[in-house]
Amino acid sequence: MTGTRPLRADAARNRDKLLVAATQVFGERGIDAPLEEIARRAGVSIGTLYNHFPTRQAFFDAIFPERLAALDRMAAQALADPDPWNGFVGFLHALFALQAQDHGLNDALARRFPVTGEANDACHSGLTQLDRIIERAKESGQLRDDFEPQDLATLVWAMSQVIREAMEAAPQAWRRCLAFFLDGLRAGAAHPIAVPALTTVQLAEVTRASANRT
Amino acid sequence: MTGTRPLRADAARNRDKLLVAATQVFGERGIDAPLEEIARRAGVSIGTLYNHFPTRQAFFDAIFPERLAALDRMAAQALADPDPWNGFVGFLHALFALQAQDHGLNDALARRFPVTGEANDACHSGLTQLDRIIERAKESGQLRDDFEPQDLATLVWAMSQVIREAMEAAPQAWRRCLAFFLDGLRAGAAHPIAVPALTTVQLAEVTRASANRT
DNA sequence: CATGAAGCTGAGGCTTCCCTCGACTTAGGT
DNA sequence: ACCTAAGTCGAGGGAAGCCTCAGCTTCATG
Repeated sequence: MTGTRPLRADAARNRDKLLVAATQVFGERGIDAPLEEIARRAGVSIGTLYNHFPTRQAFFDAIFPERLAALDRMAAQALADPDPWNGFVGFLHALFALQAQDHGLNDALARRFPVTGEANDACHSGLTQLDRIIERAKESGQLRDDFEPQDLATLVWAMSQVIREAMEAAPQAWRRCLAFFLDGLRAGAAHPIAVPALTTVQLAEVTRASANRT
Repeated sequence: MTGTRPLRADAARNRDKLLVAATQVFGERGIDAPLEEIARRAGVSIGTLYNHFPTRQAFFDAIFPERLAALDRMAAQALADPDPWNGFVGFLHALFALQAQDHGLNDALARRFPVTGEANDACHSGLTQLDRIIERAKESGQLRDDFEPQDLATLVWAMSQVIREAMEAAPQAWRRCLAFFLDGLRAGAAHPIAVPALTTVQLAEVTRASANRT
């Protein structure tokens, strides 16, 4: 399986240049940035780009896992916090700060949260821990009881748009929006909600629909 | 100024067919739907489409004002409610329900809120009343004091993405997300927020940037 | 340093959408 | 009935992206 020959030196160099360029370009222009711009910025022809990364998804698989691995660390940190609410809030701040730094990641999470493909593996343990973070915050009586892990998906969608719109003119705006939202998540603030959380099936459907739209 | 000759009968008919088709197509496929699809669905050539509506914006100017005029009515209703909080919440529900019915309107508000162009006039009084709705809810001690009218813009951005993503699989999902948010807007739930609201200048910048992106 | 495999190149075909313009058709007045 | 201004048509040129492939360059191994 892993019987792939090692890359020739120049090819390895080009691959690296492409990854650097792709990270920049997706970061600046979002997930739909033209591949030709990546090739141009890497100083490489479009053909070479396709040699190394036959599809757009191939780039994502090479770039995002590294980014998302940070979520694992953030999740661990959150669980280590003696104050479960603090941990929960800290995790969310870290997550959205990550999105705010990178148009591409922001797009990716907006459209494909929960994450699919290679990237899934990268942050899988982070997301599993997430359930625990939420559970812990509920048990401590700080997070409202009717908040479900699936509700985090809608929060990610919501914040992604605030981040996208305000990124240039007011890069901190999302923090204020999140603060309002978080105040609504405190146990003390809770009022009954008629609409149930998304089922995991619905969530999967949304993700699939979103991916097709791409 | 209004010295434009009345349209010939067949031309008027075509214009109507185009408006009907445009309303449908933008509603289903969003604000970036291909104009050629509109022409096709109207049973009219692309040339005729451009005769009547030389730009995409011309369609918006013809379609959205009518829609947004509903906001006026909604705002009046909100102000008439004896319970200011109820009025405020009712207005928001009506606004987002409107967005949830129409991909095009949802896109338009997500990218250009506050609204620009002709559409501005249509809902101008609605938006002026909005300040009053917020003011009233604050005075009654139900809406938290630090909520500013500009914060509504970020809420619209946020909800627009939730609506867009979940529209097919869970058309009601936005209601749950909004409920969490609203619980955070109640005076009793308020915790101090470090980040100030957007200035009106920033808001204008965002809108301009968004429009350029189109 | 010769040679074959590995890799690079970019012109060009394809698609989708935009928008224009000259040739045609028709409504509606006389 | 006829005429003409008003309106319609759709081929086609243009831009932006995607992706391929035949021919060329370069690495690295003996």
